[in-house]
Amino acid sequence: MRVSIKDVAEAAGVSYSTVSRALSDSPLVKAETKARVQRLAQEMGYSPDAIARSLVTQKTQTVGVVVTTVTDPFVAEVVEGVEDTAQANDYTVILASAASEPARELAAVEMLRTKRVDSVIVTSSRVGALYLEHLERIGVPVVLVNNHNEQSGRYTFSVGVDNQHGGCLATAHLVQRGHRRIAYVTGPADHSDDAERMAGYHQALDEAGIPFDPALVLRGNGRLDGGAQALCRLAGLATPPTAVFCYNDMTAIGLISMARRENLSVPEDLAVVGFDDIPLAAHIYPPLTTVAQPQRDMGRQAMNMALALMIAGDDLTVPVSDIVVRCKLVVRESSGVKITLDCP
Amino acid sequence: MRVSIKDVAEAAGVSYSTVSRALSDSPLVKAETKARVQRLAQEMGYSPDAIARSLVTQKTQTVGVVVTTVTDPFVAEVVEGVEDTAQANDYTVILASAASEPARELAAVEMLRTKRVDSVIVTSSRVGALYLEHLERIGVPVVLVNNHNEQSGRYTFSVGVDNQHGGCLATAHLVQRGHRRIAYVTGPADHSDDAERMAGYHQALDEAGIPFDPALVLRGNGRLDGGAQALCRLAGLATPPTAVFCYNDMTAIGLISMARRENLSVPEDLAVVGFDDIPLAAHIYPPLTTVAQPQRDMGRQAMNMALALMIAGDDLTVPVSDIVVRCKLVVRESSGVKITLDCP
DNA sequence: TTGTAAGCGTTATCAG
DNA sequence: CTGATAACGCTTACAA
Repeated sequence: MRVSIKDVAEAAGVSYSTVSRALSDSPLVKAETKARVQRLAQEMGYSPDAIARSLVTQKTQTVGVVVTTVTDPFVAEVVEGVEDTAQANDYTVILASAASEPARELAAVEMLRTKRVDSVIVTSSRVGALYLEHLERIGVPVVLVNNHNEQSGRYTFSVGVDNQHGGCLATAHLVQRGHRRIAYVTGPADHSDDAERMAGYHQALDEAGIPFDPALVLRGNGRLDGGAQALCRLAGLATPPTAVFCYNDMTAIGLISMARRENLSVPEDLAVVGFDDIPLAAHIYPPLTTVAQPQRDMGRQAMNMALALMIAGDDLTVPVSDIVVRCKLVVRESSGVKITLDCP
Repeated sequence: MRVSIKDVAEAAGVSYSTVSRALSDSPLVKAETKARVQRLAQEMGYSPDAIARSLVTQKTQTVGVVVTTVTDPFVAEVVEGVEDTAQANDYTVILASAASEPARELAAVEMLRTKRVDSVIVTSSRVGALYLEHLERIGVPVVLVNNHNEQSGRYTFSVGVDNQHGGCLATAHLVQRGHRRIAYVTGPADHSDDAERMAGYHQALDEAGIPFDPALVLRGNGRLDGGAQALCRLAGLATPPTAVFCYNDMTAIGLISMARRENLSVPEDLAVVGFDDIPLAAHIYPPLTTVAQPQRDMGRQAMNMALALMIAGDDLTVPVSDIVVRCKLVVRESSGVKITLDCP
């Protein structure tokens, strides 16, 4: 049997409310008894029961994190950032992967509701289109990461980069390097960040006076295989592009890998730009030019925002607003720029 | 205010125990009332409170997953596997990253205990050396992934590959390709899997009659930067190796990337073999020869084992034993074998 | 088939 | 400063 607060009370010869106070270091208890109780609890191997505590406090000190998959390095970094600051603030993370399957995503949200999480953080999914109302119904603050927050609700906020700006940066870079036929490989369907990045692509083309060619937009899925398949389709085009901007780094890496098999060299035959700047981006060959997002920091900020919202509670006067973090272009060799570096 | 079982009871004009039964689809309640109650609960937006439920059932339907970092693709895959089968069995995952810091790892375990998880799964950390006893004290089944399980305790089991065999496979492959000076780059300190892989390295050298040279063992950390640094040290050696076996793929990728900066070509100047076969391994350049572990499946098996242990409870007659899954060498170009493939 | 009541381990509100 | 006692929302004997 587990030792409860009652057992400690008995052993210490005090009432269990005193034990409760002593353990929560309440000033309402004599220093001496406090010390004795604490020592005793320690000795007896007492461990507080968060379940029981939550039932009365109506707080679980828990946040739910919904992701498509932790297998995507971008997501992993964000989750790590969330976990990091959650831990530092005595919160616990419940992880739910939804594998981009609407049904699982819905189920995950329902489960988080049942588990009474104090807040929910959602990373790049099509939540907006799909189940924002479900989320809001659970009645706790929701923070969206890289998800457009249309109806900035009473409790729903977002942190993300300016995706359109990023997409524009990437595409303009390729334009500047002399490319005219530039392709875009999309991410998974219905993700708002994908739409925004593509809008940036459009914008850059417009600004350069390059007509938009729908044949140059290829559907990917945000994963390696999506990029690889896109390359095959690209390579089969009558007049293939000389450059390609990819929804994210994983797509770009898959695409580059397949290009090699197809005997296309990057960047000579095809310049490639990604998005995210996952840690690996600098380490593949050729090193990937990409739009960097401060992934881990975004996770931290999301958690901090959740924290702020939870503290604010029903107090609507607390000012919280969506956070837009800076993204920037990181130029490496995949877009044609040669770089040499020495061993540090 | 949230709608509770009592509210539904009132609305339905029945006692709340009846509602409880109806919602858990108990056969002890008339079909008609059951249907009515369920519909009503639905309409009123009732959502069961897992906290309250757990308090009485003494089960949380939750597993704690302790990792070094989800940022390592190997770990991410394992976690995904765990999450996957957890979800399929109505369990929820609490994630705790410990960043290889003993203090955080300890804190994580304590937190999982407080949160009353029904089981704990630990992925590649130095748990064995560090706090196995802490884990056992929490009194729930523990499953170790790729962690040597010395004192296969009453409740502690493991799933993993035969690391020594894998290390041997990798090294023997390099020997077979004619290498005599083969280096090993270690993982983080005190990880049992690292020690075992290195033992395999030793074994293969022995079997080939190659004397072991301690100068060829370099300390890494299981991450990109560790591999990169190792390369720099290797390159500085009087007689550098012609091949290197790395603790894991991330190390290998970091090392290869730095080799390129140093104008060493892989595999011509230096053959490289990794361990894990993370999804990216096939997509980098040169494609990485590595020892493949069925990562996601290992996660699934770990969760299934936890499930079995939880069901077994105190029934010691249920036979559970450590699981060793097969690992195999996947030969790609980084160790010198040219491969050509077409677009599928 | 349904209702009553006890209890899960805490915190919190009163009195003393 | 300390001790009863009432919740918290639910499951589950035990009665009816």
